Amino acid sequence: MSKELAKTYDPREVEDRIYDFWMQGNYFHAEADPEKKPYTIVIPPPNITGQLHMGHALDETIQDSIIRFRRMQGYSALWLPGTDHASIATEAKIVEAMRKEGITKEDLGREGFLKRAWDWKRQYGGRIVEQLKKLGSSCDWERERFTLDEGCSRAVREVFVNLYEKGLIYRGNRMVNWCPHCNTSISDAEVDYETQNGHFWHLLYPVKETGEFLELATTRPETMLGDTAVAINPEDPRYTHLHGCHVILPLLNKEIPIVCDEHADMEKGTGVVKITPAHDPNDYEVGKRHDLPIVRVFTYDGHMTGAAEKAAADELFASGRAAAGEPEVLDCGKYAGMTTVEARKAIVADLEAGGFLKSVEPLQHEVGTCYRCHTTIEPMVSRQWFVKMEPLAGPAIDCVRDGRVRLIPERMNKIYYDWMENIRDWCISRQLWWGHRIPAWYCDDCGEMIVSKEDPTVCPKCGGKLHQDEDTLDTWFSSALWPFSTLGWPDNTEDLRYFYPTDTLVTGYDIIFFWVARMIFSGLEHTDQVPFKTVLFHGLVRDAQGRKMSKSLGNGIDPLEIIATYGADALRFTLLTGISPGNDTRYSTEKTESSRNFANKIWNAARFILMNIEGHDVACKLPDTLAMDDRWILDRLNAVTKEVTDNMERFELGIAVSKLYDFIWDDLCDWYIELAKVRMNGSDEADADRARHVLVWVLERAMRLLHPFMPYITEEIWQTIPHEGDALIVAEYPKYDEAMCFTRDAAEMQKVMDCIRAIRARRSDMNVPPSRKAHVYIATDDAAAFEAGKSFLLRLAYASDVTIGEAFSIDGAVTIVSTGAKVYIPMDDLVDRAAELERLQKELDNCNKQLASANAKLNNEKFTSKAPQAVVDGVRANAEKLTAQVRLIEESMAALR
RNA sequence: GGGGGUAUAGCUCAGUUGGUUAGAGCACCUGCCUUACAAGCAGGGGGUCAUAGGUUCGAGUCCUAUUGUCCCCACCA
Repeated sequence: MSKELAKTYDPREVEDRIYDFWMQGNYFHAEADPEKKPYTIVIPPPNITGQLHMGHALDETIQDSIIRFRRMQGYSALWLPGTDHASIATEAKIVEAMRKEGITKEDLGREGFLKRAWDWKRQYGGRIVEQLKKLGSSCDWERERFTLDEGCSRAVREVFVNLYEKGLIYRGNRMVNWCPHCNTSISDAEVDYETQNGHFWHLLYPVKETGEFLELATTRPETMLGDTAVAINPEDPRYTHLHGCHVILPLLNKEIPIVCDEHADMEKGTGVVKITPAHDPNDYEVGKRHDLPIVRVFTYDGHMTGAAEKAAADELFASGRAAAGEPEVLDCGKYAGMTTVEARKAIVADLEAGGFLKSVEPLQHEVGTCYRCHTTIEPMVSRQWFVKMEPLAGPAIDCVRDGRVRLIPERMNKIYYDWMENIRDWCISRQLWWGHRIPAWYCDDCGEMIVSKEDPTVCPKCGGKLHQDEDTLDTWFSSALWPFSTLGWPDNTEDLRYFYPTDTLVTGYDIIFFWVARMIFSGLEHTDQVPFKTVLFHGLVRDAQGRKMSKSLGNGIDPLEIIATYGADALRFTLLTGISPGNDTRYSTEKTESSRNFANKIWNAARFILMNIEGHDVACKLPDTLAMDDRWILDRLNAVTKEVTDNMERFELGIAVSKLYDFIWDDLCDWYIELAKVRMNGSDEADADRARHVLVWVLERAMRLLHPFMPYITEEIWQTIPHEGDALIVAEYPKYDEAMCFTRDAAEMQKVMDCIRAIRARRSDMNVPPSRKAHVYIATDDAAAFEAGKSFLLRLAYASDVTIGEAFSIDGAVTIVSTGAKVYIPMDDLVDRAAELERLQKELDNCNKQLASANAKLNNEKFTSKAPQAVVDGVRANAEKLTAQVRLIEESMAALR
């Protein structure tokens, strides 16, 4: 802070400088320190293709607030940063860029493509990291990791081979979700279901033996070329005569069996269903049960198969190298080469022409789409690598059940259990190049497969030439290892021993399955420990209308622009205000303006205090003697310290920040500073000096309390005011202190404050300007408190003079009743007696109502016997206070009459 | 089809294990350029806490049902 302070806080002038200061001081760095307890958070690694959005901003703000809080509490607090290689997203981005240049992946070859990808990563991969810094993130940048770096890759290789050797990874032909656009298989978790408008085509298949037509319905007529059966329910009385019969598949004139299978639901439609084992997950299962041929009619890039595909498949079968479950391929003849969309039209037209189409009806249904590109998923039988999930799921369920991993909010447990208990094997191979290549090799001569941590050179069985599996692993396979691969695993490093298991994982509920669940079973399986003790889920950041922020809607707000306009502290405070675990939050610029105003308020409070200590020797230390108002603010500070700390321990950040807001704005600025002004302008220099010390002391602690949430402005102010230590970021977080409880003084001060408020309210009602001072008479049995607060009444209640006594009898005065006092202000000429009586009557009614409710409770034996003593005492005290007020009001009314 | 969130002031939301008169920000009204801050100060209006039952001495808070709304999961042809 410069000597001449601007009236408004300018974050642009402060933030980069402070961030550099922290970096220079190496304050973000954490070491394994036996003197301290560890506290570890690993960042959910953003994609290298990513741009900082509000979701990141919220996620990082929460993490940074927690890690700063723990760092100040004296933990060796590590926030480990890094990025994710994001196989599909990155590869798609690079392929798209290449397409614009007119080149394909195949033109470059694997090596050339990967070189390009790494170049891209070097150029743009750090962008998101620089953006994180703008938020004030106190990550240990020395430890920045990347899911495709050497260490992570070694961990991936280790895990893959271990799982394979335990029989938990296998390769085989299975039904998988295929994205024809990304040209790869994806896992079940990567399929998004979207409601789409489609059609129900009712087809007629002739029965060979009886000549009748069987009606069945399909949403995907183009798959009919791959039908290898129709199914009926064995119990279905309508079709008992068809058991063992066949239908003639239209267009192909091919005979296929009618099979009995419980998959055919008698309640649905005609109870007849066509079976396409190669292109439908249910039909695939039916096919397995009845040993039906699997006939593939689609290519992997979304076209109908033709002669070439059929020849390749036939050759594979002829060579005897076809793996178990390898599908046959059909030459679709006139449809070959068409896209599936074109083929649908052509096939429906031909079916209609042949009299095989009974009717078409519109239909809304859920269609699986790729979560990356939203292309409709094609279920395909394909040879892929899988993780066998069932043995891994059990321990992963147990550790949440027994509390070793705690999910916040708790309702996430149920979602987690449901998923884990119904989990299916995880398809981990991807037909992509950007990623961890599967460590499996095949012998060109004998067909032997080798899975190995080290790259083999020749076939160990026959010495033949080897080629490596072409596929790479699901991105989430490497991120599942993130909490330990980043700390040096598989080596038993000092960091791993010290910082692992990590403490808290902070992430959105949208990736509970993709990431959180997989980290849990991976951690347990490979490290024998849970990867983290607590998972704090936050919600989505929506726009002001509650819609998801998205590119297509164009309603996204760029956090970097907000930071540039309002400052990072204002953005952080906005994002934290009002959040609660697992619940979505709405972002609006108005909220940020309010946060910016708060920053400015703090700035000006600091400016005021600095101006007032200039020329005085003020250290950050409490004076020996404390006035009533000092004790009040210290009591409040102490209480808020306890509450905020408790809230942080319970991950209630939204509550913590609002308490600090209230304390700083209302208690410190609106009250204590105003009270201190009176003292500093007074003639008692010793008292003025005490007020200065308390101001500095309270501000210094307030800055410490607020620092985790608004790091920049608090550090900037803290550096300028008297303090001990080098940097706020490593100053001790304030602790609750018994010695700072001043309950009695605080209550006395509250009486004075209530009195001031009451006088101000009455004056305001009567439109008396502050310039018009008035003599104030206070009748009270607590003269000491009001005597101590006399100077405050003079200034803050616009009193020309204050007279304190036990009782007064003043004719024609305005009477005001407040806590423990009755106030008279002789302003006879200003008072409308009738209006005043009316007002008093209203107040009397209100008091009586409350008194009645309180008395009802106290007269209720059940209440007094069952309710906690503190509550009963509270009600009793309140009743006494109300009784006194009722009496005072009645006296006032009598006097006016 | 199954599961869950949520419903509180005009708007956006808090409300911690049930406990005295339900709060904040923004918006609105009135008065203030009080030498930290008009991005401010003081005062004020505005809520049958979605609806109906229930548990309890006591319910915004717990239970049940209903309605609205949002989301997740699921192979329905």
